[in-house]
Parts: sequence; structure tokens; C-alpha cells
Amino acid sequence: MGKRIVVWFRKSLRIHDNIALAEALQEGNVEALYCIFVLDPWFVQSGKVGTNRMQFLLESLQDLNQSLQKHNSRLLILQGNPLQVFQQQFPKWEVNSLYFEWDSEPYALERDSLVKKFCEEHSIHCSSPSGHTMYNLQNTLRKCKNGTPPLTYSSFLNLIKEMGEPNKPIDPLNNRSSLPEPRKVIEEEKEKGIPLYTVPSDLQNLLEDGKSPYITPSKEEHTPFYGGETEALKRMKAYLSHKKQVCNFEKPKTGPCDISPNKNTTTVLSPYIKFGCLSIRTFFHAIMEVYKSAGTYSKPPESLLGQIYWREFFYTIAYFYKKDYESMSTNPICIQIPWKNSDKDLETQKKDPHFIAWKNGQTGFPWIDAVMHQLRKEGWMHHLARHAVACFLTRGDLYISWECGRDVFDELLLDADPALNNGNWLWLSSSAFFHQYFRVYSPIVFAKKVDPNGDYIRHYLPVLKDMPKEYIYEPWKAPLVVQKRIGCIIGQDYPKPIVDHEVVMKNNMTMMKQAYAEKRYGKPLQIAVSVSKNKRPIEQQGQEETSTKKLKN
DNA sequence: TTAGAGTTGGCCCC
DNA sequence: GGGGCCAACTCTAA
Repeated sequence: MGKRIVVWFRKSLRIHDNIALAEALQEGNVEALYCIFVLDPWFVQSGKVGTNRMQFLLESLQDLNQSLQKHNSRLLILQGNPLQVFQQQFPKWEVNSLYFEWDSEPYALERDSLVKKFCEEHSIHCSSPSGHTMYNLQNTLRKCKNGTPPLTYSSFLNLIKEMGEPNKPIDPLNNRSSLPEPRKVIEEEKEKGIPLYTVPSDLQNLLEDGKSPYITPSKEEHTPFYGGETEALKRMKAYLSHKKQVCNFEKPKTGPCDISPNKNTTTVLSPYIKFGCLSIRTFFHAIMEVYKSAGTYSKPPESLLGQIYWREFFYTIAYFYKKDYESMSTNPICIQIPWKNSDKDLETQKKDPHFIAWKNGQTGFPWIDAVMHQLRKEGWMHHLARHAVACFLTRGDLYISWECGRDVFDELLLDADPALNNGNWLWLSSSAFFHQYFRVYSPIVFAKKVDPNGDYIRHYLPVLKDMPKEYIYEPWKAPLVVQKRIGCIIGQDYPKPIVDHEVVMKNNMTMMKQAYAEKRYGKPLQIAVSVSKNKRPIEQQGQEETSTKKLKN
């Protein structure tokens, strides 16, 4: 009797450079291969994932299914809590081996450790190779001085130099034209006479019980970005074909106000990398190919390659601090800043009228509101636009905790990724990594610089489409006669500014100065595990091997 | 212990 | 568009 193998797709929604699939296929004598994705109804109904991202995920699953079908296989969707699903399904399928890509996110580590325990108890071989980052994060941490990852990008780059180039992408199919069939599923379908474990056709039918909270966006409502590996590879090739643009890429010089449907100034590959529709190693080596053929090219941190090093930087740090990374009060590298209402719980903080205005794009500052409207509509905005609205919410204007803003991005961004999202919010709020809190984005001056004609504002805020250029950034300054003429009364059709930027900015800076003087940092709930130079994997090290990270409070 | 650097601010001058 | 200044932060390498 041959082996029955399950490949569990979570991220890595792709065939190319799929490490788990590759390992699985290296097993000889395979009788049945089950390529599965587990859709957890709890997660679907949690409200944590916006419609755009759920749609993107569904499209990615559909694309993966089609790719597998070309190889005589298919993607099986199982519904429920993963552990419970496996307890039920694995005995039925007589599974011998389980393969999935290792996931560094705190909730995933917890979930996966339960799955591994289940496999151990049932003598099921379980393997979870690293594939979502360029390097195995545990190896990176072993290279760190004192076992603690550096907090600056430049010293992280030194570490990267030591690591050498990441591995070349692999072809898991290795010239194989067909994959082993999911035998028991085919038998079960024959018996019942209906298709089973199929990929949902649309968001309304996401859940078996029909209780999907989502409605499929119409063609007009759909974001400009469609999910899936096919789309990812197409997009990457198209961008990299403009070799000059790739080699001259300098992030701060790319425009946050590109209103062309494809947003050509940056790659917009982040959603594809987030879901693993595009392998980060494939992207790395594809960029390197362009660089080699050109000879001269820009350098990190601003270069295109520099951008994926930023991802690796935040991933490494997030993995080191685990769950403590994600909240101000527990993060040992996060300066404790007494944000507005931050003595109350997060849900109470989110009831603040200023916060509600910010998240709904109703602050009265057109450029800030335009960015928030783009986020809600398209699930994506340029990195600099994210900077400006994050600065506005936190230290710049509203003085509201970065955790509130983080949650809005986490819901609405197609590329929402905890390591990067938390990292960037820590950065922008001057809570960690970045400390020059006196550098503040002006919601007016910065807008004039990046959107010199106000076209971006008019595109995302049609209510201001006829506002003359001289008032587009500060419409409250438009004379009433102008407001009447264009049919947009400020305070009625579009809000008045909720704060006086010049006043609150100076006030906030004084409070920031005071918070910095107090030098208080988050208190970790769990003690970070140090990674000594010994060879034991980090997960096997006991909690008693405490961190050497200086606890500053 | 200390100098220098730090992904991408705004302002003013040239 | 480029440079120096604003007033002043922390991290890192030496």
C-alpha cells in the first residue's frame, strides 16, 4: 500500500517555489495526495477580514485550484477549525504524512503546535519547512548578536550580508505532468453522486451553512487587483520588463498619488506576497536578474530589493518578540506614550469621534480623507500615503494610539500582514525603530508636494471634484460664494477640519518629548526566547533560557 | 563613552 | 532640486 499525503495550503497559495509541496512530492510511492485549504468559519465570521481581502483570497484559491487541475489534481476546501477537521478527516483518508509551510505568526505557531501534537499522537509524519520569508527566521536569529535582532535597518543589512543570497526558487513538480489523485475523495463523490470539498464559487457561498457575511463586489466595486498566482507572475513580469524603472527604483521618489488603474509607479505585488501567490525568493532572484543585466542599480533601503529586505527585517523582529510585539503595553521595544484615552481598553478608544472620522475619511483634510477612501475602496495605498495617515492619527494630529489605526489597516488592506503592519505603525508613531518625532507630515504641505494638482483628491473625493486648486487642500478657506458655486458647502457636504494642525502638532510634540524623557517601555507577558549559538531550534528551547534583551524599565 | 547615522518633514534660501 | 537649518530622538559601531 502506498502513502497517503496531505499538503495543507495556508499561505503559499501557489505552485512555483512551494517548499511544502516539493517536500511532499519527494516522498516515493505516493498512493494519494490531498491538497487542502481549511476555511475556518470562525475566522470568516470574525469581521477581521474586509470584503476586498476575502475576495482576493477566494480568487487566489480558485486560481490555485485551476493550476492543480492542470496536473490532474485539485484544491480541496475543508470547513472548520483545522485541528478538528484533521481529527475527523485524517482517519477517513488514512493519512500518513502532513506537509505545510512554517508560519511565524503568533496565532499560527499556537495552532500549528496543536496540529503537530495531534500528528505525533497518531504517528503521522509532519513536516513544516520554512518558505514564506527569504531566510529561515530561526537561522537569522541565530546569527544575531546576543540572539537579539537589530533595531536598525542598516545593521540588519550587515546581518543579511553574512547570510548570503537566499536560496534559488525550486520547481516542486520537477517536470512531473500529473499529481497523485485524492483517491478517497473521488470514491466518496462516486458513492454520494455529488462533488465534494469544492472551492466556493463566490463570497455569498463561502460557507457550507450558507451564512456568509460577505457579498461579492460588483465589477465596478472590485479592486483593481485580482488574486492568484497566475496574476502575480504576470504582474511581476510586466513590472520587471521595465528594466530602467526597476534599476532606478527609489521608493521615496515613487508617487503616492498615482491614479492610473494599475498604479504603475510601484509594483503592487505586496498582496500577492502576503498570500504567497508570489514567492519572495522568486521575486528576489528575478530582480537580481534585471540588476545583473543592467550593471548599475539603486541600493537599499530605497531600491526595489531594499523593499523586500524591509519585509525580512520586520518579519525577523516580529518573530523574536512574538505576541508581545503586537501591543504597546507588552512590547519591550515600544516606548509607552500616553495616547488619548490609552488608559482605557482598545474598544473604548475606538469610540473616539476623531478616530471614527479618521477611519471613515471624514477628517476635513482632503488628502488624508482621500487616502482613507482609497484604502476602503481598493484595499491598497502607496507606502507614503500610509505614512501620512498614520502620522496624522498618532503623533501628528489626533494623538490616538497606533493600535487603533493598526486594526483598521489590518481589516482593510489586501496586503495586511501582522509583522509589517505592526512594524510600520510602531515606526510611524515613533514608538519604536524611528525616533525623530519632531519630523511630522503636514496634511496640507505634504499633499501639495505629492498631489500638485489635487487630481488624486478629486478622484477619491468626488464631492470636491470642482474645488479650485487653490482651495483643494484646505477647502474650509474657500469663500462661501465659491462653495455655493461648486455645490459643496464645507461643514455640510464635506466636513470642516476636525483639528487645527499647527496647534495640535506643537502640543503633541511637547507630549512626545515628555514621554521620551520618561523612557518607559512595554512589559512583555512572555519572556522572549534567546537564540544562543547552539544548534537547537528555537522552538525547542525552554522559556527559562531568558532573553538577553535589555528590559529598559 | 561617544560620534555618526538614521527609508522618504518643513522651511527657507539659492 | 539641492543644501542647511530647525531642535533633538535612539541605536550602533568603534
